Amino acid sequence: MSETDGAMLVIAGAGSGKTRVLTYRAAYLIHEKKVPPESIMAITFTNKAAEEMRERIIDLIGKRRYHPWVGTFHRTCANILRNYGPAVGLSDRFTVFDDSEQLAVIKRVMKNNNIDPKPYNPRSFLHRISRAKSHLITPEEFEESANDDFSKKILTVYTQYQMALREQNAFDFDDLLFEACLLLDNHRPTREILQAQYEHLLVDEFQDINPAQYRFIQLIVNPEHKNVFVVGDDDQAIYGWRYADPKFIDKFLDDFKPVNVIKLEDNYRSTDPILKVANEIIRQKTWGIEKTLRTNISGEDPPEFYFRQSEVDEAYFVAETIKEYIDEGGDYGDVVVLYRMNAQSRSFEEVFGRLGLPFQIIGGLRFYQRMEIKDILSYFRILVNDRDRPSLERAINTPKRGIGDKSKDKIFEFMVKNEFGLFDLVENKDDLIEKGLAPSIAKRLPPFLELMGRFRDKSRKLEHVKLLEWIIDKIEYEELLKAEGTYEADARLDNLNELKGAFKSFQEEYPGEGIDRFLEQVSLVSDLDSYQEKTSKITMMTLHSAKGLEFNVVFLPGLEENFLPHSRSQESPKELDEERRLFYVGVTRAKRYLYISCARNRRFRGQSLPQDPSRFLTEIPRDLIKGLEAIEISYRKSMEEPLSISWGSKKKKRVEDDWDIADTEEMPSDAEPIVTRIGSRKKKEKTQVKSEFKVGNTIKHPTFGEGKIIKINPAGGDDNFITIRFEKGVGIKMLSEQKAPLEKI
DNA sequence: CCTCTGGGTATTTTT
DNA sequence: TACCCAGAGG
Repeated sequence: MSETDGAMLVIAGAGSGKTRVLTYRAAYLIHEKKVPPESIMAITFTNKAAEEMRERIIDLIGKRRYHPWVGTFHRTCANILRNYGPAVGLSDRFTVFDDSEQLAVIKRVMKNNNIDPKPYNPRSFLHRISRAKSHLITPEEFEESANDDFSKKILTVYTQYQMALREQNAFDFDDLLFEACLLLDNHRPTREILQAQYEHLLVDEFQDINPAQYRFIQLIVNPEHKNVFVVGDDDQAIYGWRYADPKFIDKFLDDFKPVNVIKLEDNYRSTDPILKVANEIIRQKTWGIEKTLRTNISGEDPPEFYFRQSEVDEAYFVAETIKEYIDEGGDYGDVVVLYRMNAQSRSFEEVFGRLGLPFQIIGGLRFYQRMEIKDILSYFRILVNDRDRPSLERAINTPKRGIGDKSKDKIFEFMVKNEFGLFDLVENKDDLIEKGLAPSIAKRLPPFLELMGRFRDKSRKLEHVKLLEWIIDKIEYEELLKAEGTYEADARLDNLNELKGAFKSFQEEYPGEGIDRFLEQVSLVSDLDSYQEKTSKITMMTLHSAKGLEFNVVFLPGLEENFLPHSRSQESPKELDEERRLFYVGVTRAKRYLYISCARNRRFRGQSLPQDPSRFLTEIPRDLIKGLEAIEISYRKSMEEPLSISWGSKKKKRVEDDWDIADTEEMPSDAEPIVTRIGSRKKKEKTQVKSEFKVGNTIKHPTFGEGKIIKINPAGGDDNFITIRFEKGVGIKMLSEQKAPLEKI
């Protein structure tokens, strides 16, 4: 018996070097215990974390012929299903449906069953189904507890939703876990192969594990040796909404006993004043493992609190503070702005854009979710799985081939009845009418079928990039976009080029690997994975995405009731606790400087509403955060003036608020996150002021690059709005002459 | 079949 | 604000 045998749990406080613990464990097993690298499986939640762990392990053990398997739960399960599924008759060419595709299936099923989407929100069905699947509850098992009317409806939808997915040879995210568990559970040979192969299992972020994931761990760990090493921090559990439950920590202690438990409370990241605040936040928790973080890093800079008039003012405060940091020699890459919701990035995007601060946004709309990318990839997805309905629906009428919703429904009906995939249609294209397809449709289908036939032939000869170019060319997709002539279309063209780049690097990295691997990679990546650590840009992301990262300077704006804690989480103490942990996660990202702020009024969904500072701030002793007394003043004010009286409307508007008056005929799109969005308020009369620039001048902007001035008009005061057409997909922007750092060239 | 418009409404977080 | 969807009209 050695010290690496058996189960081990590491409770690793924020900043205590969790990743380090895992990577060193792997390296130790390989170096000292002579465990073959390929006998180790390490599981994380994000691809980003997996990538980082893989790199760090390689740094420690050097490049070898075999490496440990490092992957997310989802990717690991997908891999197992592809490799071992065929043994039990599952196809290895399944498609993974994303959120929007799942929703489309749900909506269709609801329609077929005459369930009105008005009173019954399709999302709530999806949510309930996902909950069932995450608890490994099959439709049959669900039936037993479906007593009330609503549950019965869910049962119907769940049952047919699963049937629809299977018909299309598709899995959703939850299926990957569920099906992998079923496979391991029901197919002993597979289970034994995997249990024998992976002598050691390492699991990261154990506090965020859901029942299916826990079951997966139980199934993959060799029951004799129980070599499982898990690392987590119950104080950073923030995925309850995905059915994660930190109480699995307790279950783990029981199921795998004896478990060796280690608690890490030394923080190597933050200064003492920051950690004091963090400890104070977590002290409020009602359950969990007690711990108090300690650090040796002293610091004279306490966290600071700022209270601003509006979300725009708040963004200006952040921008100014960042500028000071840069002036003192800091780097933009050290700075992060963390918010609760993606929508909160707006004010920062606009203000940073105006002031010329470089930034990158993580999250929001993802690259592979974009229309143009999905359009093109749908052709490839059909190649892998010709029953993938969402892809068929897209491809069949992109470009327009005169086949609308009605026709599509008929075609799919026909396909399902004959158990046809698309390539069966291709093979039978001459006698579709005989087989019962409406002639009006059968007549319009051949060009598409011929194209797909040729596409499949080409796919056997051409390398990936060439094949991509071939299909884009054949469907004249770029011409289509060019003809549009909008800036949005320009951005889409850029994205296509980026896609070509992605194909190319895949081809180089995995020569000889089929396109299905690429597609799988694509379907399982999140936007966080594209986060670039090394760029010299301010990073903006949600608190959820920030877990596991650290920054020298952290801004936590919007610390207000209904934002943090979020309005949807105020009902139960459990959810409230999770919000508090989110705050904790935010605070503990900071190494040296931490700025917390609130706005008195915040514009959200088109209207500005008065805000109250977050209750979490009232829980912190005032002397731990500089300027925190300001919240007292706020509460006094709201006593005098009931909250229903809006501040915003009566007050004189700030100049900045008027900046988004648009009078350009061409509006930039919001396709690129970096784009400044322009509002739609009516133009007001302003007097002309002299400008340093002329229409036609070429200028340079640090964020947007070079551009040509196409319009100058007064902004009131002594400022002008300069409308500039920037190069390459940045599009047209209207900037303030006074504030924007424009340089004539 | 396709495109445009206006009304209604609200995902918070992500694999 | 921004998206989705139904309905109208070409």
